[in-house]
Amino acid sequence: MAKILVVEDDRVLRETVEYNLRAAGFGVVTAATGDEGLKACAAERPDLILLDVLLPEIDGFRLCDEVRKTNQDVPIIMVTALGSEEDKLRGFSLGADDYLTKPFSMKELLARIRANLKRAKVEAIRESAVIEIGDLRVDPSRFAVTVADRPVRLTVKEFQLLVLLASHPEDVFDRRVLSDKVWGYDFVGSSRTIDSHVWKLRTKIESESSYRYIHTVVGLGYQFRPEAKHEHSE
Amino acid sequence: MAKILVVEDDRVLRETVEYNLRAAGFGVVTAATGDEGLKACAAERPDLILLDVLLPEIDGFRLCDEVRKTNQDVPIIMVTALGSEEDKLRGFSLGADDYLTKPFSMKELLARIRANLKRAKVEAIRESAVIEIGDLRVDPSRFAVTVADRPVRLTVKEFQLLVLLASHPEDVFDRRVLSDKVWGYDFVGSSRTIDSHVWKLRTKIESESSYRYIHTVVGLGYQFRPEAKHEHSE
DNA sequence: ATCCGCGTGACACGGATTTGACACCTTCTT
DNA sequence: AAGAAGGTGTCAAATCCGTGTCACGCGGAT
Repeated sequence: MAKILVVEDDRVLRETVEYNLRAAGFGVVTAATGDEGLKACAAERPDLILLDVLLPEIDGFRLCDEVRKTNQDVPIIMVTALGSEEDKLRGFSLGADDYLTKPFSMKELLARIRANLKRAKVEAIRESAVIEIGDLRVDPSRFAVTVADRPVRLTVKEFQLLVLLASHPEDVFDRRVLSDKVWGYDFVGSSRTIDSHVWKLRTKIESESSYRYIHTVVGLGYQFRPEAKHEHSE
Repeated sequence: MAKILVVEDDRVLRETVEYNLRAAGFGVVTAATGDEGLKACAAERPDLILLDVLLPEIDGFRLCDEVRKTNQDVPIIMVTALGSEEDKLRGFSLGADDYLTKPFSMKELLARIRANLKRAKVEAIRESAVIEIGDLRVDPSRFAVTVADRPVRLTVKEFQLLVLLASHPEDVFDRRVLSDKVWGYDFVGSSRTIDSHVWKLRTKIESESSYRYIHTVVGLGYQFRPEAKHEHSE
């Protein structure tokens, strides 16, 4: 299930939100200050950030800005006291994805969180541009993949896996992240499912290629990194 | 880059939107009232209009209506306070192309704008160019379709589907996009509806043709790609 | 009233997805 | 260094799901 970072200085509200999110099955990491929030974001790599505007040290806007510098994709929901229209605008222009006004109900909070998580999943795939790496070419809008100019037929899951990996070269994706992004946050299946798809994807794109693209990082997950195939003369 | 007219009375929101649109590379013209908006529309001939529903003098609905009298084609995105479903329907009936609910993120706004501009391009093609691919010929302005020089009778929905698909060969359209474009944004129906129409369209244009045009992309949607029937070269 | 286009549901088929079994490999332990 | 333990590659079999297909009912148009 998705991991959510809650950045909120008010202890009571923070714990209430945490309790409710956990009850709804989410993983929760909390931070009381902007500084902590920024660190937690880097360390925990949450799937979504719930961010209070009014924070000690670094305020929500700056935090939002900082986070966006290193992570373009994570959905951010800003929380503010009621009716501050200017804050709202400022937040949006800095890259928040959604906005929530205090007081809010847990029902609404959960609805917004789910909506934003869902959006993050599909958007990543459909919006991305053509990817060209090595002799591999991926055209998301046409659902087309070629290896050394030869078309390769992929299934939807294989395609989504490939786009996710290839659009973040060098990044290591663990199985949870892969299943969250490709299968959705509510997916519960054996890890063999992912391995199996990765294997099929490999056979399809690497057999005809002079590169190896998908690398296994044992104990962690998979990584996209083009590497010329060559006779191992070690 | 496209020119966008922003009609919005709230100064902060107007300037924020303007700033962000410019940052994204769009040309921007703004208007604070419905009157100004109408004049700006005539004078500047924007490629897209972002229109707040609540405006002094002339409200968004009337403005939308007025604009449509002189300019059938320009995409209009209506903006309203959250959750007013009635407004939404009213907006659509007056010719708005899309609807955005406050508060919205800049990310979402940009996505919608791009989507609508792209769609407008499809429309433009539809208005002007005759599509000739394989033994298929589509004359959008005359509502005429021939296969191997034989006229084919299509219904309106079938025709719209065909024009949409055929004017973007190779592009994969998912069911969501198809229903948005052909049926309208407020359409909520079973996916079988689309399948059913695609099937009928296929039987009509492919039975007499030596090509297969409409391909299924399992798990995603449909794609227009002329392919000679006998040879299976995939 | 009749016709025609549209939307929906039922059914079946085939490909996509998932699972499980086994072999192999990596890392840790002693 | 060697074995243990757990992670991963491999692939076939089983299952699931999406889609093709088409009949039927509704409602607006003629």
